[in-house]
Amino acid sequence: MADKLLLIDGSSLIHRAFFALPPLTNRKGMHTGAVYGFLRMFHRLLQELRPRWILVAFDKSRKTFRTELFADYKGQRKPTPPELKEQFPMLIDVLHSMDIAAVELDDYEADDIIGTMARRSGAPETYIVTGDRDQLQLIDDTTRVMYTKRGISDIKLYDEAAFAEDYAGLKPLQLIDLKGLMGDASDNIPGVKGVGEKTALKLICEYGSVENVLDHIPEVKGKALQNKLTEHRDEALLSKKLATIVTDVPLDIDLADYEVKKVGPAAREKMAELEFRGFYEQFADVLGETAAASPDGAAAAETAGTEAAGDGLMGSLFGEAAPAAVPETVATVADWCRLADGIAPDEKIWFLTKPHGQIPDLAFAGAQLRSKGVLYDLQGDDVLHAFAAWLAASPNPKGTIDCKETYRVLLCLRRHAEKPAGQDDVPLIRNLEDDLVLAAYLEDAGRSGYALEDLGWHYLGQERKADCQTLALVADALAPLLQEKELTAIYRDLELKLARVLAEIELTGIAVDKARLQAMSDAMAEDIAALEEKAREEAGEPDFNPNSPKQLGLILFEKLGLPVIKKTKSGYSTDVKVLEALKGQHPLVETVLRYRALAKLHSTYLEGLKPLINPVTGRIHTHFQQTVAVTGRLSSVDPNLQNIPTRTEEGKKIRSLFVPGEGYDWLMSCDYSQIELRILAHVAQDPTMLEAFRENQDIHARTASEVFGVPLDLVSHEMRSRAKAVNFGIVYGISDFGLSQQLGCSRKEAKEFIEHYLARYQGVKKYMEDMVAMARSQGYVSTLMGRRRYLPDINNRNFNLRSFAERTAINTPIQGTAADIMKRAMLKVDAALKASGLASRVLVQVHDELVLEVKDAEKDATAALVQREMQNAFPMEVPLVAEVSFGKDWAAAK
DNA sequence: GATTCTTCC
DNA sequence: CATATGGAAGAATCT
Repeated sequence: MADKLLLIDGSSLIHRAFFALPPLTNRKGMHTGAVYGFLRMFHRLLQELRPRWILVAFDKSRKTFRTELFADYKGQRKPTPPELKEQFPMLIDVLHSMDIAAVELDDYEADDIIGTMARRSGAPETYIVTGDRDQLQLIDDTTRVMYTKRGISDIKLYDEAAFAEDYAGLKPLQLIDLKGLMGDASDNIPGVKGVGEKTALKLICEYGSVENVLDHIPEVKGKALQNKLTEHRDEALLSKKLATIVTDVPLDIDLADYEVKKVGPAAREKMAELEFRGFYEQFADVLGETAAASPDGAAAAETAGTEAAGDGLMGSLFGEAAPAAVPETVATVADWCRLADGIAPDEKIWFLTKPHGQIPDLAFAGAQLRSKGVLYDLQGDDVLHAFAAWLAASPNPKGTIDCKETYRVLLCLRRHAEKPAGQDDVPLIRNLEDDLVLAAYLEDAGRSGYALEDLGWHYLGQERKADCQTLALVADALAPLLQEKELTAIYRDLELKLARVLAEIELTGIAVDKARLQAMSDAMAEDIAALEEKAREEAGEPDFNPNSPKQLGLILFEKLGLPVIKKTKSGYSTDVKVLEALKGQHPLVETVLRYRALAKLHSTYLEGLKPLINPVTGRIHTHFQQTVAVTGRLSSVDPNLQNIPTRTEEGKKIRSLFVPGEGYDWLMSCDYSQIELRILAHVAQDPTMLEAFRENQDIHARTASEVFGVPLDLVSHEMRSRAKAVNFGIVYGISDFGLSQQLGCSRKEAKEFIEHYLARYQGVKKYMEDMVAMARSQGYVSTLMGRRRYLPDINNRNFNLRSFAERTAINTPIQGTAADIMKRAMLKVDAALKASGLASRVLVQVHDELVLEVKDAEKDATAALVQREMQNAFPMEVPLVAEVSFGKDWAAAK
């Protein structure tokens, strides 16, 4: 492997670290969080890249040659907070203590130092780490940029190809031309006013550079655009200059001066001063250690092995000794074996797995183990494997924070390993007893976050201790609460078990036809561009952006004088309902409707999906969130596979991009028929509704027959669809007003409708009243399986809040029970599939539907199995019905 | 980061 | 007197 030069934008990284981490202080009250975050990141980079040379660049002051050129450059930036400012010298000290070059230069920014090194050092391979997109311009065939997308751990590695993909095929250096036109709000670079990202990209793609664009203004499409370019010519050229990184600053570029060295006593002392426990050892492990720095005891322990309790690694971790005294690093397999041996078999072990991006890519995956006040990283695949083996084998009770993440890493390891037969039966984590996130979610699903920080604060308040102790203390606080609320069963037998099933589903992913997706996207992009142009003409506004509700509102209601139908907080509403009502009054209305429909599909479901196709698997691996929806439902993100279009023709085309993967022939969908209304019949014990379901009648038709007082066979289409709206409305706790909107009838009519309904379904009426009463008296409602939802607003004096709580009281037991049933069904389907030896596997859950991929020979067996398990997931007084269908793609399997 | 609009069950 | 159907995620714009 070629020797690497690592260039770090110190200013950028420490900023990111500062805002990404909670404000830590050491005992002297110095803020150290940003330095800590920087070093954590730095350590990881050292491990990942093993660079031979390193330089960390900093901005020296606000004043640079750029502010000379343009006084307002970065003018809008807020001053650096003092808590961060004081950490700069601290960081530079630490870097010096490790003999790492930390460089700042008068008149130049960190960018320019990095640029100069990148271009002139002569290193065979250069890596730049920064949170500043400008530096992407430095990419070339030997230089890559690791861009910190969010916080400090979410990194995207850019080489020329990755850059081209994100920037419509441009060369990295053309970034400065792009900035020249579009400017940069974060640096206060003006660009050409009125030219945004899209226009700039178009122009640079076509003309190559700012200068060339300016030379060809008359050829550019659009009079308005031409004017803008002519008018802001100078700003464009200035902006380009501001955005250009200088590559010849006065700097020592001799690589020999940036060579990475072993760490020694100076670094040890500095880390101790800042109270970064165990950090020095971690750096020593990756950089090596000068002989003098290693205290005798530690050196001896390392070579001799540490058997005796009370000293060495084991003793330090689990004996009485303070964590600060831990002398060794744990980043070796041998240490982990010793660690595992040394734990008392009944001692509970808490650990967590860092979330990571691309599922099958373990490059950045790491497990951490927290115990007795110390947090240890486990890095390197063999360590991870040793850890995984230990998790599967050790009898110790275990606890996690977000076990789904851990399960996914473990599953990934197991899938990549040469696996002995029958390994699937071995649990991934033996005796997993607790997961803090799931426990806290069940205790109160209304919470916004489940980070350890939040949980500690909530359950321990002032008493909270160091992070690691917080884990066990929070668990101790939660256990009696779950007991008392009788949530233990749903916790251990439903959610905790489901997490593993979900991890498997996520790791499996679903295949997409990438070529067709691309083709569809390109075709739709053309249609959209045409509609956009048409909309501009119809509006008579060359700058009109149909994506902007604000602009659209002005044009429709002020310029064209169309009647205002609805208002939003800040102006005119332009949603579909409004536009539908305005149809025919102006051609623009229909153009915008059509534009919106296509733009939504294109941006969300075509372009949005593209980057989420995993390049290794060719599949989409969504993440099912188990602790987000208050009712107990799952949700799906990155991408959301639970709202893939289905209604319109174009929507179906998008759904058809999801196909069976290699080795499979069919997608199979199995969905519950009317599960919410069946649950309503059951919980309300409504005789009429129970009868309808027991006799497997068409429930909406039956409702129509009841409400309109006509025999079942005389129910018209119209009557049925109205009844359907009421059925749904009842489940949601509808009002007469809401129903009248839905049906397009008068409020009085809707009111009568509801009265008729409740007269025929008296059980339902009583159920609704009971749920509200129950919420009032006990403060919460629950599902059939005991999941709770608290409704603090049920007695609120604010009508809105109170009404909302009342509707929730009616809806949650129904929606939540449906969610519980589906979760049980997923466990049963998973177990039955594994027992059956079928290759079929679940790919997606969409609330009342499971999607599987199935081999041709296994169609019937799979259909029967899944249907059976779903229908038998939970016994009720009405049958649960699940319907199966197959297709060559997801649209066809419906 | 909030707001508006659209997608799903 | 005003209010006005449950649960989600995501893209784009604007502040």
